[in-house]
Amino acid sequence: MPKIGMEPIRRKALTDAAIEAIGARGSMDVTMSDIAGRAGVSPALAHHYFGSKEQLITASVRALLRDLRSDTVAALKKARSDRARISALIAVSFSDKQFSEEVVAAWLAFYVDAQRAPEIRRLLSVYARRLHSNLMSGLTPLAGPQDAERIAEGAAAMIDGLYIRKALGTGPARHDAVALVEDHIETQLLEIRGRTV
Amino acid sequence: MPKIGMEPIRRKALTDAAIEAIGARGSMDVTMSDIAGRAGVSPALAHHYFGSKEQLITASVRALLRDLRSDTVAALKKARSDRARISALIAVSFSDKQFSEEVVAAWLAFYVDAQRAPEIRRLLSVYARRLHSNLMSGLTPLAGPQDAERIAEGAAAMIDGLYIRKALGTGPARHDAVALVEDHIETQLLEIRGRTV
DNA sequence: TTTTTTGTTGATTGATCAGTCAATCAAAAC
DNA sequence: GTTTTGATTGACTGATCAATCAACAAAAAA
Repeated sequence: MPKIGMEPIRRKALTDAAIEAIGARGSMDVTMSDIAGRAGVSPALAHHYFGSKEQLITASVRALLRDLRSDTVAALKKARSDRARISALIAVSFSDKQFSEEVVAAWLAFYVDAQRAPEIRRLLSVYARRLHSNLMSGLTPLAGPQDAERIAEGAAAMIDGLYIRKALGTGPARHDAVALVEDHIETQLLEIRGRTV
Repeated sequence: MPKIGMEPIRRKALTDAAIEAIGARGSMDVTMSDIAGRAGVSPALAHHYFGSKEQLITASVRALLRDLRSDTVAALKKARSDRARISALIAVSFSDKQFSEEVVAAWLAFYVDAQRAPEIRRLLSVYARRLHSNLMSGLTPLAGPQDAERIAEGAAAMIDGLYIRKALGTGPARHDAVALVEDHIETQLLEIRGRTV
């Protein structure tokens, strides 16, 4: 019973299913059948809409980034100070949605896939730069450009590292992860203020 | 010209080749042919000695960890104070050998594979615990158990994060990576001393 | 009503690869 | 000198999977 206007619905179902499948397996070795099955369609339809597995994967990465971006924008909008904006960035990174087993596993798989697929590498680099720039915009007024740079680099690396550890199952819980990054930033800011005064 | 006593030589050549191949591709999708070719033998011989691809991969992870461990032990032996031992751990993590493109890419690929293979997950967890415990043994005398725990968690996460960023090509250079982790630890220690005094 | 467009799939193809096996060759042991 | 043992491979098998294609069904357009 083909109704018209299915394309956007199928596309979304398929990218969602791809993230779900990759997150569940924890790696890219999921089949088109697997993904299509989760989306409730045949593998042939996935090829029909995306042309190739590669393009479906790329679209899925884009979807994941779009989702993170929209969460980030929403959180930043509510924050009323530079310091609050920094905390908002951290909170989003470790929100229940973004820091779930499934999403974290998918991220890690995409990082590995980036080694092979330039477009995915590009997309992930954009995310890294955006996080960095968001952190900088909160930190620069508080610490000056040089120190802000250093603190932001450290915080961003720490966030990524906590993601890896989450994926491996050896990391701290959500709440402690937030505390570690907050503490890093707070201690750095304290030390700068101490130095200045 | 079959000479006897080839087994250990072939095993090493094959695990080395596996790390090399996985590091070069940046993911686990390397074939037995690929690996065997780099080791200068036929794929059949790789199966002869390791039984399966899975076991060859596991042996390769073990080899990588053994190598890191031996570098770590050597570096720790030279360090003459708790503080120096901490710096030694950081220096090893970012040494030219361990922080090379190839080795970092292999690590990342193994992290993903750990999602699927319990034995690899176990091996990587051992590494994580060992790094943590090594950091703790240097930090506890300087900061007390509670603060040491927090500082070690943060430093370990930061190191892992810097590895990811190296793999993606967006990270800081070797020298700056060391500086970031050293700075994190030093600032934390400073703040504690300030608090105590 | 006929034609076109959109949605959809089953069946098939072609490539890739892990794993197997029988056979070969040379050294070592008897 | 005959036999055993370890090293080694080419050729093959079976499974998996991305991708293709021809076909069909229903809605929309003509």
